Amino acid sequence: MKLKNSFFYTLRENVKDEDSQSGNLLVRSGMIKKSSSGVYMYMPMGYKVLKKIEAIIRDEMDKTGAQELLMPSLIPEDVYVQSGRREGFGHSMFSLKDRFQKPFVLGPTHEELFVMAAASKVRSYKDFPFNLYQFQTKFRDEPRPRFGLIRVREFIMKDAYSFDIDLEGLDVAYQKMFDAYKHSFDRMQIDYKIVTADTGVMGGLLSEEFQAVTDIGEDVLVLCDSCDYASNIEVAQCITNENTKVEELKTIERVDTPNAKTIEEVAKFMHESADKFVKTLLYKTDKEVIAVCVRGDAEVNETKVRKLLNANEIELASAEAVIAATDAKVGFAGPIGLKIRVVIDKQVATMKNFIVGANTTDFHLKNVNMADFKPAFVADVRQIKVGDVCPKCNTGTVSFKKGIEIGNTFKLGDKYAKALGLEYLDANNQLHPVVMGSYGIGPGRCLAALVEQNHDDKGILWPRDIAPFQVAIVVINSKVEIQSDAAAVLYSQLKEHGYDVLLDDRDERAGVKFNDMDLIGIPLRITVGKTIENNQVEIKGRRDTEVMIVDMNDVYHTVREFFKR
RNA sequence: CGGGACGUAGCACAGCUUGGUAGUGCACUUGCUUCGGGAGCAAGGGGUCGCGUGUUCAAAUCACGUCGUCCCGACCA
Repeated sequence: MKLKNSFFYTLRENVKDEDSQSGNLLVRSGMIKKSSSGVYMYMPMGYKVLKKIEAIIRDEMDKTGAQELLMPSLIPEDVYVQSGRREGFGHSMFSLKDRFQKPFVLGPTHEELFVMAAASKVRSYKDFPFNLYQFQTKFRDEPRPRFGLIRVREFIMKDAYSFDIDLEGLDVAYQKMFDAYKHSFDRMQIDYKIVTADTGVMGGLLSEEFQAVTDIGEDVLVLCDSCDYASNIEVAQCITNENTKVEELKTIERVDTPNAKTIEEVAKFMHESADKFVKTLLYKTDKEVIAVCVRGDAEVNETKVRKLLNANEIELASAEAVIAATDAKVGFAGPIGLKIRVVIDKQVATMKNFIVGANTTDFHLKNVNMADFKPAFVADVRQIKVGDVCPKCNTGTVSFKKGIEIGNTFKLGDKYAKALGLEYLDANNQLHPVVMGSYGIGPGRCLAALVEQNHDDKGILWPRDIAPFQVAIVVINSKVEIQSDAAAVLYSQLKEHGYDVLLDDRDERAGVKFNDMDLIGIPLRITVGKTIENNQVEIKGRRDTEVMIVDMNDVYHTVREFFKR
């Protein structure tokens, strides 16, 4: 592409309404523009990058034998009511009505429609397996869009759905997708981790997330320093190795602890360390108010509690609800004598002679033991911490990294087939529900994550296969014929060899062109200037500081070598 | 949804306290000079001051409302 007369612009300053480096660099480089909160335009250069990412994913998908199709975004609301997900999505689904007042939604994900599509074909076990995918716009009304393209309300997703007759078939299909995802992200040169995750609103048997590692990531990844354990913190299990051999004291002691509400305050007041305490937190789910007890120095993992209770929603109970359940002010809840059900963390079950709230304002109880109350559940409900022992190898310790979810794979099982009646006949003429998997990648998030991971103070550093152009030819003075002629020769030559080449033939000063090419992150720059009088040009990698002086006749060779390394 | 901040030219901002002519830098147009890391000088073009209502002789400026954007939290594939 020749830059003169093409739609291209850059901004010299950051914009104020972008809160991430990737968002700002993408806006400044003229690749995207915000149209409203969490909704972006892709400008030609940005769209070119997006298409390169899509091309890699499409190539890997096609290699697995999956078939591409295209679904609508506008979907009758009833489809989600039937699958039972209308409620689950709640306000995050954009909904609207047609002129006859019939309710529609803008699809946030497409399991339901793919089930309907599959139903057109599926009759017999002989119809399997197959895998369908699309690149299509999704709509999710996020409460708080942020970080440029990371958390948006309208975005393109590559979503794929596998259909099999049984779990063994699903395992095969899943592995194929899993490998295709790894190949895709490897080709994009994203720094990523694969972690096990919560299945959330998707439901099903297994969820694994592909997480791009960056500081602005919204997910916490738990990684082991000695084995390959990797998990989203939401579902990271905690091992309880405590082995207390202390004698249980039989008498509970009531202690006056005026105004000491937090563990920190009570611990200080009683001169005991936090791990001698059990803290009791009250949660409100869509079903009940429930108490959750963890050791004083631990935190509750709400995802674990929600899954344990099979609830859809969970939040900390209001002060009124706490007072109603405990007959005490907030800060004095304990497991003894509560009217509501109690969940005890496994770690607490190993403790002896601990201290709990007395369910009486300003009082705590000492020397409490498990025998003193009846929990509804004893389960792993605490949050893993940095330095905890690895739940997989039980020898290493875990550390945290932040990640952006760029892909997610789900073993759905027969949940959707059952809800929507997708069945097939087996060889014995028996009906069975179809077994499904679903697999998503956010190309826009990949793009943003790549910028987060690859930039410097001058701009973006695109990986070779993602860059909008691989080579930029900068003509120092396009009015000098010998320069523009030489640039034109190189331009055609490199294009003939299959390179994506940008010719900066604008009537701008050299500094402007250099800065723009650095900003938009073209991996290799060829400068045609004064040295052309000696039949030489300059070649410089975006990440390099050294400039190579190369004879015109050796340019192609040098470019080829550069992209080999 | 709770708390907070901000809406003035394409971008970044000043002006608002104390009401009276709408400004600066970048970007844009023209001319001259300059020309290898975001040029200089000169002359220009571009703004319903987010929107509405009110107060006032007079509102970018004061009051109320509303919409939008951003931040913290809640929420979230």
